[in-house]
Amino acid sequence: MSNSDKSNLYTTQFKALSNPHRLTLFRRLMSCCVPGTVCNTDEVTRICVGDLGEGMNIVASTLSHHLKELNRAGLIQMEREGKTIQCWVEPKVLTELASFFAFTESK
Amino acid sequence: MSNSDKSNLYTTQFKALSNPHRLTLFRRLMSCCVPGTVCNTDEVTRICVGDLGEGMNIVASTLSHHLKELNRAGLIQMEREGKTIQCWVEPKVLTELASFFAFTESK
DNA sequence: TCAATAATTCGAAACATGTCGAATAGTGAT
DNA sequence: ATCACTATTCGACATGTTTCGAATTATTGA
Repeated sequence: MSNSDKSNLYTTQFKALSNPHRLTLFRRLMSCCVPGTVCNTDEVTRICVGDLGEGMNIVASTLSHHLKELNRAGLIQMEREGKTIQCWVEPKVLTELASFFAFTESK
Repeated sequence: MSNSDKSNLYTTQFKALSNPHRLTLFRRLMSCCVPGTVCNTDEVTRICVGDLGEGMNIVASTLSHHLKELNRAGLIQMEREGKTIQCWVEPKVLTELASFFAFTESK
């Protein structure tokens, strides 16, 4: 992956997290992590679309749109499971984003 | 700081980093870090506004607007030094953003 | 096959953002 | 005081984003 591709990915990911509703959704899915540790690969939280939007004041189509954005940005995964669609965060996504702020990379 | 204030700060900061020009500016200022380590507090890179925009295809007023956004988001500091205005990144900003992705926080 | 549930797609309206050029303001030197 | 240099503010325009409701698709069970 070229440097400009990496930059594009970061801007896309940060844009996805720049909306309050999307940040809320992402944080709900991030809760697979034990405080003070890196995410446990073996126990990733999976939540279906409907449950994810629970208590958020948005209609289904808006929720769907936001999850699609998070997915397009590579921040969350989505997979149909019977009648529902399950969502989760791959731990690698978190470690890579953390490393963006921790290390110098070429400009 | 309340949880919703923290969320607002994060969305503001991610929004600031979601623009390609602003991400480029931020990364130029991030280069105070030694690869594989946390930023060195004693040697923060300071670059003036004009030099920061060097080689980016934007006019001065646009550059100024973007730096103001980064500053409003708390991502960069700005200080007049004679005829120029110097910009830099406080290392604490980087460690706090890295920790967002490394740890679980309350939803 | 039909109905119920879960979720997506589409189009439209309101709102926010990125960009520029022109005008303005601060600083230091002549 | 005036000039050159550095940077910001302002207004305008084009482009993107957020949101909703209505229509559509996918899946399962009766």
